[in-house]
Amino acid sequence: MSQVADSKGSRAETASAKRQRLMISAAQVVHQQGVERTTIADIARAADVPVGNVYYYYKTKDDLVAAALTEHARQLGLLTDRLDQLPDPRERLKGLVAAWVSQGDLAAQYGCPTGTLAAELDKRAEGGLDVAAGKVIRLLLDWVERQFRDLGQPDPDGLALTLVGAYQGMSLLTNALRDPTVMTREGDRLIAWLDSLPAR
Amino acid sequence: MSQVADSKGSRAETASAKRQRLMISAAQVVHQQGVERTTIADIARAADVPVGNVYYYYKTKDDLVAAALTEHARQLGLLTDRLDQLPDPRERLKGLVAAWVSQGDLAAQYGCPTGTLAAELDKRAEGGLDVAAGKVIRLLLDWVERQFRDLGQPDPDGLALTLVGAYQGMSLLTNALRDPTVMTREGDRLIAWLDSLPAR
Amino acid sequence: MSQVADSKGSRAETASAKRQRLMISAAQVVHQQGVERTTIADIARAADVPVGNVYYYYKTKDDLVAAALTEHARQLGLLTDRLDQLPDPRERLKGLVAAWVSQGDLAAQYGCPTGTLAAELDKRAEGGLDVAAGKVIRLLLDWVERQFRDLGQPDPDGLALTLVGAYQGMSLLTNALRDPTVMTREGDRLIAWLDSLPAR
Amino acid sequence: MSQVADSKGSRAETASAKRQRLMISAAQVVHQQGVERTTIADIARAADVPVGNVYYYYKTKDDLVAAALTEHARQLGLLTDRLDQLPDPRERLKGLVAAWVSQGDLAAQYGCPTGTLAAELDKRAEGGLDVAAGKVIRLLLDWVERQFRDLGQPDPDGLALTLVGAYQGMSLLTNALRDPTVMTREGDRLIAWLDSLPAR
DNA sequence: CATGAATGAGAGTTCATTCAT
DNA sequence: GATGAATGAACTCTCATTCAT
Repeated sequence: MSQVADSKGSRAETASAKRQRLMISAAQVVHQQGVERTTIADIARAADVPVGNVYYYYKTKDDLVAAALTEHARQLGLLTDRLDQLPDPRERLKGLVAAWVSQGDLAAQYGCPTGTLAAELDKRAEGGLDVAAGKVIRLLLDWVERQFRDLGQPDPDGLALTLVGAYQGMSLLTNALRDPTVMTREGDRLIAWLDSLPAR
Repeated sequence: MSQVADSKGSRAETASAKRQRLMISAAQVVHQQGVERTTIADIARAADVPVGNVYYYYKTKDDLVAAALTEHARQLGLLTDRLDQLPDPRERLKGLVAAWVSQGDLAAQYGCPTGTLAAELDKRAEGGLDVAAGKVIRLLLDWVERQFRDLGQPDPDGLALTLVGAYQGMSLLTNALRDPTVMTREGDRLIAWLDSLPAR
Repeated sequence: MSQVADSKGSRAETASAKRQRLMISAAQVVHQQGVERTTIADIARAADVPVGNVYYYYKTKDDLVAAALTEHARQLGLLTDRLDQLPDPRERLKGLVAAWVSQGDLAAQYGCPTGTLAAELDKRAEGGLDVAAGKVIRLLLDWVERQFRDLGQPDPDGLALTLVGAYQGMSLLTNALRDPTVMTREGDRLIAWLDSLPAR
Repeated sequence: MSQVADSKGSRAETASAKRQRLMISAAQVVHQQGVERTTIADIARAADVPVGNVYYYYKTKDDLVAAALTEHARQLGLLTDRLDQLPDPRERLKGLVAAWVSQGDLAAQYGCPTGTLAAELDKRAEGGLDVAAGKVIRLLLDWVERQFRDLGQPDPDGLALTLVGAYQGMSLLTNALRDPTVMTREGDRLIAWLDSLPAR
């Protein structure tokens, strides 16, 4: 089986490889430049794919943006999978906050990838991309809510909103103020808050 | 006296009136559509000004965006001036939250005007508009910090970040999830939090 | 009569003063920037006349360019009048060359005012300004030809072409090469040439 | 062989062919209309290329002007290469003058392509196109200087300035006066002058 | 499948000219 | 006459999308 794959892959690369490279590049470039300021050519260049070839994998620019959202969801899944290894839900949530803060460099410069994308996509009615962005955020909310529920907290739904909202807010402020310490200060506060919650 | 004013105003309007109309329209349209998806023609139409004439008042599109920021700062100033009438700083802060929630309709649809603008402008280095957006947010932060200080709270700076961050976060989530109740639920939580703070 | 003029001029300036200022400014600014890159606003600013007021004196931009040509003709007249004081036609011609070279600073930076203007206006068929530019150059040619005739030279017409052509050529080269010494070197050569011509 | 070429060329043409067509058209149209009065659409039409496609080959209008300069330099090179076949440097110079005069039709209507271009570009500081124009003129000067040196003349540099300056001057006068005979008359004079120079 | 090239619909901006007081 | 403001046509440039090989 691998022989067949190799025989194909030795010269031409698999189609899915290009698709994936485009998806990852779309996620990165759109995160840094925003949807409107990103051209197809930007993404093509970042993915090292000829411009004319992009359309083979993604019919429209919106398809590429949707792919960027999918990629963000995938990366979120990787993170939560890793955190799910931890036995204690409180530790999982603290791990999430720690991850946010540690990613600080990029997030401090360009904000939360999903959040800024959602904010930009919300400003357009057509295409339904706004809804897609909401779904990714919902994934995060659901996971967080599950942890609060496991912790035995009342109103896990509301707590999830609070925690994720705090993350979005501190990301935005870090950016707007161009002050990375906002991220760490608010991160510490969230950790302390999580610690202060009674068990069960 | 007003007759004289009217007789003048019936045909021609003061130059600053048009400037102001453009500024307000810029603030509104940019809030709803975002900077990149807003054309000069959009703003001109909203202000009922011929496209070519816009440039008499604002040399570039960026100038118009800066004007939109100024307008948001002005509206923030109106709000805080009104709240400053209240004797108790805690009531002022609760009034702020109430204002946020009550504005819900618009904010729920398009997010916090300054916050979403800041997020979009952060993605471009040139022009310094990103810094300008930060300054408007700083105005809000400073006012909030002052209230916490008047309340005798320790770390008023940090508390301001938390409150404003929560506002930005809940605005974004309200939008992304297309769920206006997020705004009210989080608003209630913030009110309760403010009430729970010890005096002095 | 002068009283009336004064009574008018004491507060408001005479209309012709503004006209003249516009004419002079047009000549200067057009010399430096070229016709196409000069806006009415540029000339108005240089003449310290409100933009809207320019059209009182000059109905179109072309009228202003025509005025610039007239101004150049006037300045040429001043020069030749001065040179006409000299008794010897050879000295008059040498004085002309000396004047060209001494004006070097400006001409080296922007070329011969009339020549560059003629070159630019030649590229458009409409308006007849090209012909007007030719007439100014013809004024110079005629004066030079008269000197050669007074000198008793055969073919004074051809000699005039040669001398004026040399001036235009050296102005252009000085500019194109950004080398002011071209002007002085060629000027010296022309002086020597004039000296070498036999009298009568 | 040509059949194969034709079968390829019948539909698609080589990319460089379009580039070249644009370059040649730019040179022609700019020569006739001047830089400022030439629009990208003018050049596109002359080259039979859709407007939007021009930018695939030349990023800006200035790039197109630069290409026009290059084209003029190329045509100058073709001319001097041809003249270089002649054994006698004096004949080469006379051939150059003859070429100038014979081109008279076009040059009489629009002036020396490089000279008028240089004059127009000199009026703008930005972009460095002015310097580029100077370089093309320098090419001509250098070639002429070489001929004078081969002729054993003292000060070949100065003689080159004189000859090329005379060419620029007579081109300009021919235009300004709308009198093609200026070209021929001055051309004859230059030929006579070259003949009068002592050998060695 | 791959790819350079093509296309055309706007977008921002400038500016000569005109208007209204 | 004087003046700030108004107007609209034109221009340069961008870019998502499609085409032809």
